[in-house]
Amino acid sequence: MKVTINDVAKLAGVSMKTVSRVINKEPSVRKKTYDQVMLAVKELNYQPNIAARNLAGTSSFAIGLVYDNPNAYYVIDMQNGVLSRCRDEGYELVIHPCESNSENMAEEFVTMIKRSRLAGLVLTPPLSEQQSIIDMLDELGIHYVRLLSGRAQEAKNSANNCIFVDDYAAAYEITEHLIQLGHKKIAFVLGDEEHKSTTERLAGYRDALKAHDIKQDDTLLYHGTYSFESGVKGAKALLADGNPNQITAILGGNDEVAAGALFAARLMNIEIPGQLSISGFEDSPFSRQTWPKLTTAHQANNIISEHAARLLFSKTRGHRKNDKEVSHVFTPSMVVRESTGRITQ
Amino acid sequence: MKVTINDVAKLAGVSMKTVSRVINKEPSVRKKTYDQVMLAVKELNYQPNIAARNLAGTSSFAIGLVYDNPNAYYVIDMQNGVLSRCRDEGYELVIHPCESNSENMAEEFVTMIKRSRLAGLVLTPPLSEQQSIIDMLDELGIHYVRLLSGRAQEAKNSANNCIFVDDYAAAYEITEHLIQLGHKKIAFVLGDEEHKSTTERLAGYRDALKAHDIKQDDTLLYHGTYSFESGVKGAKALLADGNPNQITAILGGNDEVAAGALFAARLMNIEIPGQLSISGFEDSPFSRQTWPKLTTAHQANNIISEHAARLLFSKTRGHRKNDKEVSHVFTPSMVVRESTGRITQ
DNA sequence: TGCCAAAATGACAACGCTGTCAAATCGCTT
DNA sequence: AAGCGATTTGACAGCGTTGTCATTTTGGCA
Repeated sequence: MKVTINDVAKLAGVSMKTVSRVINKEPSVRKKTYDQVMLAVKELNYQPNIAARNLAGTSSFAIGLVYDNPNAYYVIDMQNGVLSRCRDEGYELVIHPCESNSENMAEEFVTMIKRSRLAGLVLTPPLSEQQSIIDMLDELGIHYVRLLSGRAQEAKNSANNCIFVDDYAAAYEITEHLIQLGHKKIAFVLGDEEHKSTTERLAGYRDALKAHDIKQDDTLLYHGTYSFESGVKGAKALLADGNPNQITAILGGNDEVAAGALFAARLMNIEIPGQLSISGFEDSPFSRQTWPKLTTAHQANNIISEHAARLLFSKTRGHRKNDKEVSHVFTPSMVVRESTGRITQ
Repeated sequence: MKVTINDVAKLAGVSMKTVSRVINKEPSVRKKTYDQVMLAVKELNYQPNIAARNLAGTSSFAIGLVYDNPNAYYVIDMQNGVLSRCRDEGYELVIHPCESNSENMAEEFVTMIKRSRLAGLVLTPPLSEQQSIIDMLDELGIHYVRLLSGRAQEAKNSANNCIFVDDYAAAYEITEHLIQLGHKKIAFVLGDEEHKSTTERLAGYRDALKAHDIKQDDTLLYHGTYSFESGVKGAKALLADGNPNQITAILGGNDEVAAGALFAARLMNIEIPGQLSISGFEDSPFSRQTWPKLTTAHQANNIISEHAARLLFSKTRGHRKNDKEVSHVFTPSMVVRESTGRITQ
């Protein structure tokens, strides 16, 4: 009934250990032996027993995905990307939502890692940016890959365990798009201050303005959080009292913020995009579910996270053959929809 | 360094096996022995090794959560609910997104179950409604709990492995709410036909109309899917050509559909709720992110899924002491926001 | 051909727990 | 106090892999 490594060994006419070597893609197995074993594996439809591997091996066949993100779409994309890689590799995925500001986060964190003896971790922002976590993991000698906001240049010099999303470039592109539509008073409802994506997007915005000789005006900046509510508040504040700054466009820190800004604009009877252009970031599903649909920057989170997992595996199992090199920088590309346009009124 | 069951046994002055009994909450351990062991467990901060338990035991210490649902908020809630229970019980959670209409779904499904020797499964709609899956699981002798749409009455007679969400009651309540606001021409943009929640919500709607002597009119029904786009299409169809049916209210099959209907109404310059009331179901976060915010029926998915997990555990480990009885029916409660009201124009 | 280091393979003992079944203990009853 | 069934505990053998280390085989070179 249940096929074990012994059955395969017998059929292939080799030892148990050699089968183990083959399924773990260890080097130093002769091609002929390898084929023999693989044949037997196929014939018996052998599936290694995870529990046994976990028990016997140095680390378990599971990786963790750690997140502290209220954006469900983002999280699901991350999960699916990592999961698809895990399935291919025969690993399990342990999801670990947590609250980065909670008292016992670090503790829970370590408990989880040790309990499951995870082979590695994929860290998503903002946890990937927390130095204390990185230090802890380094100290514990745990493999991890970080998803970070950062530019291509930075990526080249960085450690080999980071995947970058070039939010700077995305913000630059969107800002330029707005400028080309004739906007000069472009406001920005920023996300959480401590998130690096916020800093990066702000920098991209600033550089785009500078490149087009538009004066920076910090009163056009609203420091908020990555939430719908913050978008509402920010837009209200920026557009208050008859829009003293004559703002004609608002960048939302992400799609949720942009949706919030849209909401606020509606409340104030402002036409979008006739009187005001609004754009988001990330191209999450609900950027297509606002009215009008949001111009945004597409960020393929499932692909990004799959690459993160790929990178993690390549580090985890150093002896493995033929791992393709993975790209470490992803640049979101702008998606122009109906929420941005020229001023018509 | 690493604390094993042997260390605990030695410290407590009992055998390894007795410690095993204690941590597995098996009956027939004397109170005194139990306390002794627990003391040692605490003192050493002993954490059973999952891999070893998985290997040695009959089934693994992991349960699966299976879903095929495009609604990220729903899925995340489900995950978090189940996960919190898993943490308490020392189980791992294996998430299994899948496509119920895909060719090899069943196959993948079984592979996953066997590979991980899962202790049980939590099935969410629509997979929980697929008889072929249920049959397969029964045949394989796998424990599972189903999350279903159904009424209190039904729950009483059902097998003990179902958790019901009373969509009928929710739809009844919302419909009655609309009726009390003076609406008589209430349309319904239904979700996927094959989902039981669709049938149930429709039944609740119908009975509410009947109870208030309002004539049923099937031209007020739009058969769609649970998606934003379907909401848009449905509302457009229902309200086309100057709204021949004089519809004054639309029930969206869920919040997404309702948001879509809202979107369509905006495109047609229809005032909400002045000219048209719209309501959703589920109270997902973006029912608060539309303009105006949606009246809907709150459904505490994280709590529901936690109960599902609790029920599953109580079935899995039959010998466990003092399991509280769990309620098997959840009735969503209406949340009145700004998208419903009396006709003013 | 013979020799040797390097490469490939194998034997066997863990890994840390649970299941089985036998042994010890308990709490009654007589 | 002895006897008995029921309850509680323990000894020990797996569970299916991987790690370690010993052994065999290979291929290059003298």
